[in-house]
Amino acid sequence: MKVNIYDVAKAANVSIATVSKVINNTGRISDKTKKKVNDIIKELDYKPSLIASALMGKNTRTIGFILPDLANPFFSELARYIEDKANEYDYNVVICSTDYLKEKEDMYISLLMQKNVDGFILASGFEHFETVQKLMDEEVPVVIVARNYPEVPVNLVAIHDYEAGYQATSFLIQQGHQRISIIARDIWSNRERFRGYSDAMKDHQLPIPLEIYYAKESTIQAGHDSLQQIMQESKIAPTAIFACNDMMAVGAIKASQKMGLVVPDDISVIGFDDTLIAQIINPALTTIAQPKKKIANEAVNLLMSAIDGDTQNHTIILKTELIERDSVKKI
Amino acid sequence: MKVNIYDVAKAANVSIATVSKVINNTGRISDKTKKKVNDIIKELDYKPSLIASALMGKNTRTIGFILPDLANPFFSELARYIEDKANEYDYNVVICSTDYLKEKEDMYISLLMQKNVDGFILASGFEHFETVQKLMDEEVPVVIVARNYPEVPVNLVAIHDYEAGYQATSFLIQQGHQRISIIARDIWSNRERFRGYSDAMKDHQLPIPLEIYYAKESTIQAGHDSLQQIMQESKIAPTAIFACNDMMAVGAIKASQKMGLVVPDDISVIGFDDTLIAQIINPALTTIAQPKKKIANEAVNLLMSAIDGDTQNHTIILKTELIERDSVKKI
DNA sequence: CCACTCAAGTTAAGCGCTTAACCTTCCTGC
DNA sequence: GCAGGAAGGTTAAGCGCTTAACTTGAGTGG
Repeated sequence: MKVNIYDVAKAANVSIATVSKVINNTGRISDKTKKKVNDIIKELDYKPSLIASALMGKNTRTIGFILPDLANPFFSELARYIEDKANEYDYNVVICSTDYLKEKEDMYISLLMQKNVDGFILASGFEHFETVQKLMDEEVPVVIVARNYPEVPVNLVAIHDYEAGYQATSFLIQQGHQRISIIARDIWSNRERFRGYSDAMKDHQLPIPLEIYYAKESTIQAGHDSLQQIMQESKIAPTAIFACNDMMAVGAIKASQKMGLVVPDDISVIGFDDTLIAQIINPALTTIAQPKKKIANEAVNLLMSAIDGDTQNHTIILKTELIERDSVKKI
Repeated sequence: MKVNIYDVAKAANVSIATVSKVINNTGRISDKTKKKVNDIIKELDYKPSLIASALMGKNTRTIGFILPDLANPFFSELARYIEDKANEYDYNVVICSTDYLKEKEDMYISLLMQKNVDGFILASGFEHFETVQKLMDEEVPVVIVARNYPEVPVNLVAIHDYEAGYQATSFLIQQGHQRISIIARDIWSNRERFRGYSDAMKDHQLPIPLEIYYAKESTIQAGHDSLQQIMQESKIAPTAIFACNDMMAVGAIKASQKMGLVVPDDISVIGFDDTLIAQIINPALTTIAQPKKKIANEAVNLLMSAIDGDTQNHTIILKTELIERDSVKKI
């Protein structure tokens, strides 16, 4: 059977309270006793049950990371950074993919609450803020990542999606493009990027070619299909595409190539996120980089101080960076 | 404060035992009482503490998935499938990246044991079987994935790496290649693939160009560097490369292109895993596909039956499939 | 020499559940 | 009319910890 605190206490000839105190380094215990107990612990290879101590109200040292899709490189890269940072605090992270489905968001959160996770990092859509609000009402530490709720006070680390959208579009305009289409999905961040795109176009007196066309997903396939649709519906084909993530950008490039267009000579494409795949696709993808590692670090730090009792809400907005590669041409 | 089983019992005018029984659907409770209790539960929005019930020896409904690197597409895709399948059983998965470091493997396993996870899926290297053995000695449900321990009885779902290596190499040979180099990393699966490669070469009386050169990592960069090294050290350049994963294959392609070689005309490349990136790289990567979804499903199923008390060890070897795309040329 | 302080433990309650054992009713059959 | 059993609960112990409150004994000052 597994060794518990009683076994240790018995072997060391002390009470379980003493053992508990030496483990947690609390209370007053003589060095001699401490050593004795620690020796026994090592000898018996005793590992305190975190379940039992969680039941006493201590931390479970586990956080939940709710994201849209772990198979999406942006999120898996982010998850890896979060995992590493959390690990510095001796935390584990349980990862839950929601596919942006409210029901999954709710289900996972509810389940993890039952498991007494110490806090959440939320990177899913949460179009219905009520779910998040409920968490906060119950004073569960939460930090939101990869989206913003300008109206509500929450812990949040994000980029400025509007500005990044503006930045991407302005860059395209600077490169001489005038007919620029956007490929986006109907989620908050993409809507903001779209706003940035729209304003940049307006500010330069350029027409927005099409009604907003939102992709169903943020996949390569969705980007591919979107480009085809754009090309079909445009009287005059765009010379540049702003895709709201790298996956869709890749899809757009693939679709272009299939149509016999060469990127960037016939059509330029800019992506978003700067995931692994931006360097794999040919031509290498010009894209707006999100500082994933920094986002992860800040998010975990924020969460940890919330867990430690900081009840203030902090908002951290990080800078994006335009990474120029080969998918955009000056015309 | 959070509502507990006593609150429910009081509100329903029954004992906590009764409440527990209706929740777990055990014991004998009249339909009337059941309904009454269930109504109260809904009304109070009561969610039983899984921590408390775990302390009573019930399942935590959490499994640990230990893998080398979540940011690696092969593993993030696999993780997503595992997560989904586990979710069908109402399980969460905590994901731990080890970078193939024994110390991290041990640390994570030990930590998760303290948290009473119900079982493990192990996809890290575990060159030192003792860690796994210790788990099994303590009768913790374990299933190993993505590698094989032919000598020991364990739950295991894997592919036949040796045969897959043989298959990849034979394919290259069929396509007319004779000077074939391999890019591999010093981990079990790659060593097996290497064995397959070697035997295929021998069986066709072809020389193995170089001493085994093991890449330091399984990254694009490592593949890139390996190709350069191969080219430098070869008196006669190979016409084909077998890279033991898609990432390294991409690196090899990138390096080739940088050297002015065109793939597949000047040099053919075959990868392994069939991750997302195989379809992104240009030319599209011919590769050996691992049935990731099937691996995930089988692994979770196996683990669940082990958790349910099945003490028999099962070995499931799944078939790989050669996916022909455009990175290998018949010469 | 006594009152007091303080160091170093111990005792015991309790966290929120599960479950074996027990207790009432009430029904059934002979 | 009553043993026997089943139906529908309740009681209470215990899972492995933490911690407030208490005990004990040694040291200290006046």
